Formats: sequence, C-alpha cells, structure tokens
Amino acid sequence: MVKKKDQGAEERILSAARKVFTTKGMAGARMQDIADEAGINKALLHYYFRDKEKLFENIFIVEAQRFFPKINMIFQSDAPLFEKIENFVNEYIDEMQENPYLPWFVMNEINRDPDQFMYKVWGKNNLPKPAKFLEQIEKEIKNGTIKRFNPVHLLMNLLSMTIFPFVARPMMTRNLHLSDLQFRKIMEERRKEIPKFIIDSIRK
Amino acid sequence: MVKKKDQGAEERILSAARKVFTTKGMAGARMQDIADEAGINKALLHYYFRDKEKLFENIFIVEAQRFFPKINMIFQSDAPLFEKIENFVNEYIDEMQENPYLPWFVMNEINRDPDQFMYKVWGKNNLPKPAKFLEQIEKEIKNGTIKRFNPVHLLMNLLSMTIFPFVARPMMTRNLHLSDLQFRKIMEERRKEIPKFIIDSIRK
DNA sequence: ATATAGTTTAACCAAATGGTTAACAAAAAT
DNA sequence: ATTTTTGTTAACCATTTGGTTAAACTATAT
Repeated sequence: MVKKKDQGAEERILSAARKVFTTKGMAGARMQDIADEAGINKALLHYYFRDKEKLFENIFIVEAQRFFPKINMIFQSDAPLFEKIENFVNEYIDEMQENPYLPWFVMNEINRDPDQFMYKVWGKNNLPKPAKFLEQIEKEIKNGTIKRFNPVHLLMNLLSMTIFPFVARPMMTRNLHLSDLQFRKIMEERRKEIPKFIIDSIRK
Repeated sequence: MVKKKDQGAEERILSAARKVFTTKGMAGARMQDIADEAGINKALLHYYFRDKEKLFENIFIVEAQRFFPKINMIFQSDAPLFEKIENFVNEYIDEMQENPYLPWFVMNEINRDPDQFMYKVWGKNNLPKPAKFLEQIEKEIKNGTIKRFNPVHLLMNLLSMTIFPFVARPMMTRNLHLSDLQFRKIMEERRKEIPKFIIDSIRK
C-alpha cells in the first residue's frame, strides 16, 4: 500500500492499475490489489471506473489506439527505406521509454484473443498493412542497393530487435544485471545501433 | 470439447492444459476449460494431477528445466563466436518448432515473478551467465575480426531475432497473413537467415 | 461369477473475487 | 448556516472457481 496524498484518487488508481495489470495480466489482477496499491478502498475503484473491464480499457486500449496508427503511418509513408527504419525505431523507443508497460500488455492481449484485440485497436477497416514496406524492400533489392533475401525476414528482424528488449525487460535486466537507468541508457543507444546494425547487414 | 478417444486421458489432459495455459495464462486458465478441452470431467484432472499448480508445473517447469540449461551450455562452450551464434539459433528454433508454447509461457512467468521463476528453473546456483559470451565478443573486437560496439547489443539482437517471432506469433501470422505451415517454413529459413544477417553486419 | 484395483462421473463445498449498498465525511453551492 | 453534491468506507452479496466426496463403471485377476 503506497499512499501518495499529493495525487488525486483517480490518478492514483490509474497508476496502481497500470502496475498491477502489467505484472499480473488482466486475469491475474485483483481489484483488491489495485485498491491496496492505490491506498484506497475497493469500492472507490467502482466509483471511478464502473468495473474491471472499464478500468482496463481506460488504461490500455486508449493508449494502444493512439500509438499503433502512428506506427502504421511510418510504414506507409513515402520515406526512403533506411530513413523509414530509423523513424520506426525512434518512434517505438520514444513510446516504450515513456510507456514501458505497453508492449507486454499488447502481447498479452493479442495472445489471449487476437481478433478481438485487433478489432478494438484498429476497428473494422483500418488494419495494419505491412505490404507497402515489403514492396519497398523488394524494390530496393531490384535496384541493387541491398542484398537479395525474403523481405519478411527484414521486417521480422526490425520488429524483433526493437520490441523484444522491452517485452523481455525483466529477463534482460535480471540476467545482465542492469539497473533501470542502465537499461534506459542501453535502449537509447539502440536508437542508432539497430538501424546501423540492419543497414550494415543488408547494404550491398 | 474435442474428444480424442485414441489418446489416453492423461495425455489428453496434458495437451489440453498446454493449450489453455498458453492462451489464457496460468491465472486466466480455468480448470473447467481444460476439462472441457480434454473432453473429461473436472474431477479427473485432480485425479491425475493433484491441483492446478502441479498440472502447470508438470507441463512447463519440467520442460523449461530441460531446455534452458542446454542453451546455457551453448553460450558457455568454447566454440568460436560465429559458430556459437549458429548453434544458439538452431537449438532454439529446434525447440520452438516442437514446443511453440514454451516462449510465451516463459515470458509470462518471468514477468509475473522473476525471482521465483528463475529459482524454479535454475535452482539456487546454476544461473545463466552471459558473461563468457560477452567477453568473447570483446575479444573478437580486439582481434579486429568484427566491428567495435557494445557487446550487449549483439546479445540482445541475437535473442530478439530468434525468440521474438515465436513470442509474437499470433501478431506475425495475423498481420502477414501466414498459415501455420508458412510460419513454420519461414522459421526454418531463419536458421540460416539470422546468423547470416548478424555476421554480415558485424564482420569487418 | 466375484472380488479388486483403477478410472470416471455428478453433486457438493469452501474460499476467493467482482461488484453493490447504505451510511458517513468533506467540500461546494445555496 | 444549511442543503446538496462529491468522495470514501465497512459490511455485505452473488458468482465463480479450485478442489472434494462418494458413488458408479470398467477391466482384470481369482
């Protein structure tokens, strides 16, 4: 129970819920835990957020709806390939540094019910379309600026190297003995390291 | 409810539990769901596996205890750097192809309670030690065979590219419109693609 | 045939958990 | 000063859920 009188109850609830939902998952999270963590009575949760589902959506769905379309726009922009890679990495790391719980939550929800999650975040039509990015890679291969390979691997590698360290953060920090600050610093380094790593690899 | 009379009850329970635990997580999994999925009565679960915890451990902890030390040995072996990278990728993909639930489960458990999970899998002493691998990278940098960079990034990149596609499988298959077979095939490609991608990038 | 051990089920129980209620306190409006 | 609205709590309720029990069914040995 962490009392922080300076913040209002609503804010404290949100921050507590974020913490509990993130570590325990939607199913594992207990309303009582969230109340304790926020230093308030359980009934007050229902006063501010009608029920567990609403509280959950208020935290994550809203943020996911804001964030994902941004990423999608990067992939669909007309920027050159190498620049696009840089933009993606930067935008993603920006978000993860401020919102470290998001990636884990997203993975969790996608895994639980892919269709429902996709629908909630993207709506019926506005689905993520990696096609343009893949075509762009193929074009660069034909132009002879990069090596020949299945474009899907490049996309997977880009996503993996950017997202995974945040998803696997507890494992990373534990096994590499990293403090929060050190982890943060390394992720900052990756803004340049990942594009460099990729471009060094594929450039002819 | 999927009845498969050919298998014995115990086997059906294990396979059902694997499926339910994987998609719902330990907390989200319902004993009733598992029973339904296995096409048997709930009480029979407790007949074969005393309780939920035991059932859970019987599936995953046992497999994790078998798998992780194997990976650890690769990192600590005396093989040359590039060969070690190949070995890791191959061993990991071997495992994931046969055991697609494992990576998600592991991430989930680590996230829930890092210390307890680490203890259960590795015991008190035998912790994973990436130090040797990192030192090996530094040595190669000094030898001038590979470029200069923070070795942690190479380790992160290797882990990310190998593990993430399996962790994020539902997202990958959905957004890239991949069938199970296609996914499997792409993962097979990655046995060669990942080491190639890395070596192309870091070799001087 | 009958006893025995192993397997499976329906019905039940206790604890945990999400959610409600009614009363109380503090702040704002009158 | 008094009423009204907003914020907060303890006690309670209904449902879900993990787990138990006792009975029934099946196969195998005697």
